[in-house]
Amino acid sequence: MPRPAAPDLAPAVNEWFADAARPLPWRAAEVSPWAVLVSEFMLQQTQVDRVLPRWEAWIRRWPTPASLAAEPAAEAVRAWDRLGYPRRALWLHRAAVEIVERHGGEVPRGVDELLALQGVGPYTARAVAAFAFGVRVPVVDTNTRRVIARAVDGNAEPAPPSTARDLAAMSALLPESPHEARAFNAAAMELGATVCTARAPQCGVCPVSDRCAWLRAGSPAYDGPRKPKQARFAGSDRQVRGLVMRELRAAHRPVTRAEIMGIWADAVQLERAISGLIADGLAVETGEGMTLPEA
DNA sequence: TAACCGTGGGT
DNA sequence: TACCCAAGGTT
Repeated sequence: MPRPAAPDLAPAVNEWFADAARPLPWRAAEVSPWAVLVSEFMLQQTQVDRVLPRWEAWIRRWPTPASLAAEPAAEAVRAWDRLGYPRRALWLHRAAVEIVERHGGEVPRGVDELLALQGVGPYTARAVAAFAFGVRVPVVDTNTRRVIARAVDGNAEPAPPSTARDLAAMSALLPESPHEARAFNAAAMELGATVCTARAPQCGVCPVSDRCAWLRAGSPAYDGPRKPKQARFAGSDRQVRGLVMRELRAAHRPVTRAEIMGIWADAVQLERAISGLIADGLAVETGEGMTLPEA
C-alpha cells in the first residue's frame, strides 16, 4: 500500500525546533540514559507539567539504576506519588533490577534489549535509543501520529495506532543523518504537543503550514472510526484503586482492614479493588494489614 | 485484541 | 457538567 509521496517535513520542522523547543530538563546534554529512561516512563500518558517535579526528585534520589534497584519497590511507588498508573513505578523498579542483573547496571542501547525490559514498549524503547544514545530509529508517539495524519495524510486525526504502520510512516520522513534524525524525532513530537495539537491547532505559526495536506484540503473534519470512549472515572474501580493506593502511600505502617473499609462505601467494589491491587503486586496483605510491596 | 490501568488539566 | 485528552504498556 504505497502512501502518497511524503512532503519533506524534517528540515522545516527541525529549524523550527531549534528555536521553539521547550527547555525540558531531560533533554539537556549531560543527562544520563537512565534519567532519560525515567522521564519516558513518567511521560507515558502523563503530561509534562505534572512529570517535571517528580522527575527532578527521582533523579536526585536515584541517580543510577543500581541505586533504585537496591531499594524496596515500596519506595518507588511512594516517590511516584500521584503521577497515576502506579504500576509504572513498579515496572520502573523492576526494569532497574533487570538492568543491574542483565546489563551490569548500564541502560542498554539497543531497541531489542530495551524492549525486553519490564514496562518498556515500542515507544519507550525507541525513545531511549534515539534520545539517550543517538541511535537512528523512528520514534512515534501520539503527537507524531497526529502530525503525520495531518501533514502527510490530510486527516484531522490519526487512524487507530498500528506500530508497524506508524513506524513505516515515520521512517519515510526520517533524515539520513543520525543527528538530524534524532532532532526530527523530538521535533515532530514537540510540534504535535505545542502547535499541531488535538484541539485548536495553531496552524498560523506552524512551520509546515505551506505543505500540510490537511490544511491544503481545507482542514476537513475527521470522518474515520471514533476512538473508544474512555470509561467514566468517577465511581470506577480505577478511582477506588487510586484511593486505596493513596492510603497505602501515606501510611508508613500496615493499614488495618477496618481503616481500608472506611475509604469507600461499596464493600464489594472495594474488595475487588484490593484483590486487583494485590494481584498486580501493588499491595500485599500481612497479618497486621495491608502495605506497599517491600520486594 | 479489546479492555484495563490513575490523575489532572483544558474546554 | 461532562467529556476529551495526555511522550503507552500489558494481558
